[in-house]
Amino acid sequence: MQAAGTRNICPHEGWHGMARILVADDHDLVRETIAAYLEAEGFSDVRLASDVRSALDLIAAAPFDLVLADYDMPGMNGLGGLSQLIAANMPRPVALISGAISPDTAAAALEMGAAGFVPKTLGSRNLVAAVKAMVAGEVFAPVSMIQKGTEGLLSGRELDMLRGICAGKSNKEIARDYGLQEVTVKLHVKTMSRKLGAKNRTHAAMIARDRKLV
Amino acid sequence: MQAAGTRNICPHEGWHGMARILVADDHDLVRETIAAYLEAEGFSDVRLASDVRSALDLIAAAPFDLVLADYDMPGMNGLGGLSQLIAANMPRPVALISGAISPDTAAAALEMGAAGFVPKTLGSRNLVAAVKAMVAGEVFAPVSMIQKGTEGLLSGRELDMLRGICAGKSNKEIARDYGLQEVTVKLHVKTMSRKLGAKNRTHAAMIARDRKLV
DNA sequence: AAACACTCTATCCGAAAGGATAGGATTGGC
DNA sequence: GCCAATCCTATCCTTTCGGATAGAGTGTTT
Repeated sequence: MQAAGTRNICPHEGWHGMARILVADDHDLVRETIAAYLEAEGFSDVRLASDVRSALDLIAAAPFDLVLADYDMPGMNGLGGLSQLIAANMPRPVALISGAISPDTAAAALEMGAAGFVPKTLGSRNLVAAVKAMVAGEVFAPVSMIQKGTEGLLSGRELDMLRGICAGKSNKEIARDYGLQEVTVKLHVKTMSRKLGAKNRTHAAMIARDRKLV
Repeated sequence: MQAAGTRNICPHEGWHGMARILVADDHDLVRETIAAYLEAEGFSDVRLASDVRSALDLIAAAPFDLVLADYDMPGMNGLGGLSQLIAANMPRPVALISGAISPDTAAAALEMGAAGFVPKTLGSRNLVAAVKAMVAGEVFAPVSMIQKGTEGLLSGRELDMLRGICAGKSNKEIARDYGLQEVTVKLHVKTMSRKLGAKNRTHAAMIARDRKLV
C-alpha cells in the first residue's frame, strides 16, 4: 500500500546516497545496527545520538534529511520530544523508531507531522526502503499500524459515509446512493466524525485522506 | 485525461516497435537510463545526443519519430534550441525532458509546438506510455503541469479561505482568524468553490489537497 | 437469554452553509 | 481619467449540517 512511492528516489538522479541521517536511540545495539544497515546500503553520512537533548544539538548544527527517533528514549516524554524534533528539523522528515506503539499514539504522531514509523523488527532491506521513501517525502507506516488505527474504529456504514463525504456529496445524495433516509446518514456521519475526532465533515474528509482511509 | 488514445499504438498492429527515437540530454546517467527503459520495452532504434548541435545533426541525417530533449542542455538557450529542434524534426514530435520547469515555460513550449513533457521522475512504465502516446501524436503533459494552470486562478484571499477550510474550520473561525466578517468569508468561499468546480466546501478541500494548492 | 455492536428510522432544534444581489473601497494598468 | 480586479460589507432567504434523544430491528458473542 504505502510502498507506492519509490519513483522519487530513483538512484540515477539527485539521490547519490548523500542523505544526512540521524539515528537517535538510547539502546546502543539498536542504534549501531540501524546505522550499520544504512551505511551498508550506501548512506555515507549517518550520525548518532542517544537522547533528545543531543539530537536537538546535532539538528541545530545542521538539519538532517531524515531523523529516526526512538519513542522510548530519554527526553521524549510521550510525544513532546517528537514535536521538538519535528520543529527543529523542519521541513525535513522525522520518523519514530518504535518497538511497540499504540494505534492512538501512532495516529497522534502522524497528526503532528511525523514522517512514519520504523519497527525495530524490520529487516535490512525493508529498513532501507522505508528510509529512502521517507527521505523522498513519503509517509511510511507498516501496514499493521495503519490497519490497527482503522480497524474496529469505523464500521462499514461509517466508511461508506466517509467515502461519500470525500466525494463532496451532501447527506441527501449519500442517502440516495445507499438507499437510506437522510436522517440515518446524518447519524452515521455524526458518530463517524466523533470517532475520528473531527469537528465537522470537512475535517473528517481531511483526516480520512491523511490516514488513507478511503 | 490525455491518455485517451492508445489504440493507435497497439503493439499488435501498425506499430512493431519500429519508432526511431532520439534522447538528447547532457547528463550521461539520465540519457542512458531513459534509453535503457525504452529499449527494454521494445524500442529498437534509440539514438543518443548530449547537446543541441549533435541532435540537429542526427535529425538532419534522418528525422525521428520522437525527440526527447533536456531543457537544461548545452545549446538550448531557453526555448530557442527547442524551436530549432521542432523545426528540424517537422512534422514529427519533439518533447522536453524536464526536471523542474515553470508553468509559464511549459505553456510557452506547448505554444511553439512541443509534444509534451517527460519528468525525470517518471517511472519506467509511465515513461514508455508517455513516449508511445507522443509518437502516436498525442500531446503528453503530466497532471501537475496542466494543473499549474489552476494557479493564479484563485486570489490570495480565496487561498486563505481554502487553507482554513482544509483545517476543518467554520466560516466564523476563518473570519476571526483573518479579522473579517463572516459574510465576507462566505462570499470568498462561494466564488472560490465555483472557480475550483467544487459543489461545496468539503469538495473544495479535497480538490485542493489533490492539486496540492494548500 | 442476555449483552453487545451495528443498523435504520424518527422528531425537534439551533447553527452553519450556500446562494442571490447590491453597494462601496482599494488597488494597478491603459 | 477610466477600467478591471480584488476586496470588504450588507440584507434576505433557503438548504444543509450538527446534535440530542428515542425506539426498534438485526446479528454475534458469551
